[in-house]
Order: sequence, then structure tokens, then C-alpha cells
Amino acid sequence: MLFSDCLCFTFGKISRKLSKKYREKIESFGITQPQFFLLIALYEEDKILISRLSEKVSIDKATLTGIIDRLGRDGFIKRIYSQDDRRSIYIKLTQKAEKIKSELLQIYNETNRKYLSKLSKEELKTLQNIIYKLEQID
Amino acid sequence: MLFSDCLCFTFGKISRKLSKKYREKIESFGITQPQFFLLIALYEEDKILISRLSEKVSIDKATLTGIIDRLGRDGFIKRIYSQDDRRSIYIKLTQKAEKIKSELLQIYNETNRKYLSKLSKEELKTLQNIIYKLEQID
DNA sequence: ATAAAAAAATTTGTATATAAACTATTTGTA
DNA sequence: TACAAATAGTTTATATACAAATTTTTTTAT
Repeated sequence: MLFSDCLCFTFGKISRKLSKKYREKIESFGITQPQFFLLIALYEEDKILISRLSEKVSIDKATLTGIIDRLGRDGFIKRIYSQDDRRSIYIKLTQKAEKIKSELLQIYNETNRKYLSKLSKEELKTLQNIIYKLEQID
Repeated sequence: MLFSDCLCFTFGKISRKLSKKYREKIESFGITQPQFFLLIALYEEDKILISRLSEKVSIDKATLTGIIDRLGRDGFIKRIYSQDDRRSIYIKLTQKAEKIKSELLQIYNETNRKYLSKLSKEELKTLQNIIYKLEQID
């Protein structure tokens, strides 16, 4: 059985290739691709629990801790300690992150559209079904 | 634009999820998922140049150096220094790796089939086209 | 009320991933 | 020949990724 029949291999390969494309467009902002996606998630919903953020971007919490550390170190976000539940921590965008919001969103939208546009309407619809099915795995 | 419209995000997410599935099945062999795929590639074509292996598994050479180091450390492969071109290095499977070949290939084939079987013939055909298109990106 | 269980996040240890710089060797070219 | 350019692979530095263990706090069950 060839690697082309291994969805894991194929999806990983394409994922790495696409990541690189985003990376090239955002490197001037001093952020990485996972950091970029995290900021995009926060632009959609700010002041959000780390555990909720973890679900939203499908990255486990241990990994997220590091990404948050570095985004915090570089001044893009802040940890806000919850008063209600002292185990919980919210993540909030800083002014520095707000300032580049429209630029980052534009890059995000344009780049997404660029690759989506390579597929026909029919293919896109089928792909969405495929993705739905694969996301349901256990 | 939602994350569901970002192919990079979606492919990465599914790739991580599927990786975990392979990981669970092979952890008893003391290898990781990237190491597993590398062994699969070597079972298909043994004594292969590192640069060729890099193309075959679509992992860059710097990353491969590390994976090869660890597979070597754990006795699954050996570096064979070329006489013709002293820059070149071949990778060769050891007896230890040959011994688990049939088991690993079975896990590989069964797991691939399991996830492929979630898709219809029609979906699979379309997906292959989509993958082809995305692989062509620059 | 209190001990056990669960939850939120971090820490630790190991393994990718990748850009950039580097070493050694080979090839191309004047 | 001599020397610049290309090639094969490694190294370095930094950033994910993730399992397992840990800390702190809250919830649940008795």
C-alpha cells in the first residue's frame, strides 16, 4: 500500500506545505503559524479560557501553554486570572495584537481563499463531507 | 472566515488526530509515528539515500537527520557511507527492523484501510484529485 | 463536613519541524 | 588546473507536539 493511500501521511504532508505558505506571509510580524492561528481564534472571540481555546484550535493544553507563553513574552496577549474559579485563566489580546488585526485577518482570508479556489464547488462540497467524517473518528 | 474554511487548519487537525491512532498501535514497538512511516518507506525500498528518503516521505533533511539518529540509536537502521560519492549516505534496515516488518506492514495496511473505508468510492476519487491539486502548489 | 474524584493549567522529558549556517565533497567552467 | 557553484548531510537555535506527572482548586459523594 502506497503512501498516497495513507490519509495520515497525505494530510500531514499537505498540512506542512500549507503551513509554510502562511509562515512566509506572516514572518514579518514576528509570529509563527500556530501563533497566527491562535490570534485569529482570539480575534473571533477574545478573553477566552485556555481550555476553550484548546478545543477551538484543536491543540492540546500542554502545547498551548508554550504558545501562549511565547505570545505573552512578545506582547501579543495577556493571561487574566479568573476570580470565580481560581483554576481558570483567560487569554486576552493586547493593543499590540489589536493593531495588526485587520492585516492578519486579511492575510488569513486571502490565503484561505487562494487555496480554496483551487477546488471546484463540487470538490469543496465533497471535501467538507470527508472532513466531517474524519473529524468524527473516536 | 471560519477555521473550517482554512484547509491548512483542517488538514493539520486531522493529521494530528490520525497520527495519534497510528501512535497507539505502534507504541509497543518503541517507535514514534514519523519513525514508523520511515520504516514503511524503507520496507518498500531499502538501502536508500537520505536525500531520496527525504523526498519519499516529504520530510526535510534536517528533520530526517534526527529521526535517523534515533532509529539508529535504537538499532532499527544503519548509516552506510557511500564509496562513490563521499557526501552520500545510504540508510539500511537492520535485522531488528526486518524482524518486525510483517507486523508493522499489517498495522499500516489495516489502519490505512480502516480510515479509507469511511469514505465512499466517489469521495475517495474526488479526494485523490483534491490531494493532487494541493500537492501541485508551488 | 470531609475525603475522593474531577478539572484547569503547568511542568518535564523526548521527539518532531524548520530556517539558517556550516562542513565536506563533487561538479562545472573558464 | 584552479576556483566558483552546487550538492549531501549535519548542526544550531527556536518552536511545536504530546504523554505523563504535578499543582492548585473545585466538585461530588458520602
